[in-house]
Amino acid sequence: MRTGRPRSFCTDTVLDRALTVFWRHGYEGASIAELTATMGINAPSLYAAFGSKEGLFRATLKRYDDRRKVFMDEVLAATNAKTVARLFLEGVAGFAADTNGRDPPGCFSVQSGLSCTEQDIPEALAKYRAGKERLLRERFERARKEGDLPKSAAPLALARYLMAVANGMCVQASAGSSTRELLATAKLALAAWPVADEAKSKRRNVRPRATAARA
Amino acid sequence: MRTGRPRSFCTDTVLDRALTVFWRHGYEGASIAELTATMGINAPSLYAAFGSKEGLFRATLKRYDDRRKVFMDEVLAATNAKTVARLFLEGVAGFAADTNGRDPPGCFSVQSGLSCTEQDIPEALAKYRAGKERLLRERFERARKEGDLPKSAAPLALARYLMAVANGMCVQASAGSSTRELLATAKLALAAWPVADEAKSKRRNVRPRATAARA
DNA sequence: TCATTTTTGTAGCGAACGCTACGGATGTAA
DNA sequence: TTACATCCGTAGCGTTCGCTACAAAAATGA
Repeated sequence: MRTGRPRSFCTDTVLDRALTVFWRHGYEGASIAELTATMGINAPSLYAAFGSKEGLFRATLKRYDDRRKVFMDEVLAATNAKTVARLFLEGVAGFAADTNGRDPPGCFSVQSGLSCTEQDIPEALAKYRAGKERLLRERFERARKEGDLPKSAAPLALARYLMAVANGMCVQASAGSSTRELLATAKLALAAWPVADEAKSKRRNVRPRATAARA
Repeated sequence: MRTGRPRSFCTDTVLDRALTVFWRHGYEGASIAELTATMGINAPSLYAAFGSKEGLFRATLKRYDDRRKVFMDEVLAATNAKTVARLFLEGVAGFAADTNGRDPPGCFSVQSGLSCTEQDIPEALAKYRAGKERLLRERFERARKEGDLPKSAAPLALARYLMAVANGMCVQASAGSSTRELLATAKLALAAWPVADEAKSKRRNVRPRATAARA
């Protein structure tokens, strides 16, 4: 077994706490003093475990990613593209506004550092968001092959569109929008969703505008 | 005439320069040292003119608002709701990604301080965004009365939806998306736009689909 | 001219920043 | 029990932070 004095804290627990600080104040606004106070450990312990403030941030982002993975897996497992899109936006609307008493409103990956003196932080967050976009895109490529997206649909563009709507909802959530308001936005966003022709015998492959009539 | 030594700088010019610093680094990431260096004035001049870092930021936001007002006026002057929506999203796609060699990518109101230690900053930015949402909503209320939006359409929800898409595009722009990519997103977003039903349109002499063909 | 008013540049204030040296505390291995 | 490895808490490092006191400079009004 590993020798030496054992750690007195649980890594995931302190990361969850650090997450809320970065989330609420942004990377640069989060001071080591507040981080250590909230995490319940002293600065030397923090640096021994995570190396630096940026190291802590990256570990925090990884932790956030892990926590969101369950949600994404559920979303991607839906039986067709439109359901994937709906579950994704409804899910974002839910957890971005409903803090479940623990997280701040909005989305960590949008809020904690879009602009920063250290450029690494916005880049790391962009990479995180790009990962989500990629998952959606690959799912939609599959959907297109399987026929529940029309051949004219562009999986990449659809994934980007969903990410844009989701990130926009997060911006609104950070300013106090309610889940109900965000769900209304999600509903409007999904009205644009392309559906495969109902009868495949019909050889017309145009982007269906039929759903655009809804309000 | 006003006595005393005259100011050696133009307020709008130094605000434009301060704008880029806040934009690139965020409110907390922007140091007085870099601000004064970029603005080309010394700290005492900055504090005499704007009071504090927060005062400077608010003046900068006001300046940004003034610069964007021309664009919003153009958008709102369009002849029907769908054109308003299209011009708005296309405009955002344009200036968020194309920096015209001066501004950083993205949108100042999203980038400079979603999360902050001083809560006033996110609030001020939220108020700015709410103002844009209000302009769109009022325009759509008028459009609904005039008949180029169906009675079933909700002006507020449509305004929020557009703001969400716009803000989401800004997030993507800050991470390096091109104008072309953002325009694709805008196009998808507009596919959801409600149109007045044709019978009513004919009867009221409105042509909601006239411009809808363009991308 | 000279007093008055305001801005300018220099120089530096106290506080908070990210980070770490160090010695005592607490575990394992022999 | 002893030797060793690792972690914890205190205390403080050097730097940068937002901000300002002060006096010279540059305008106006008499």
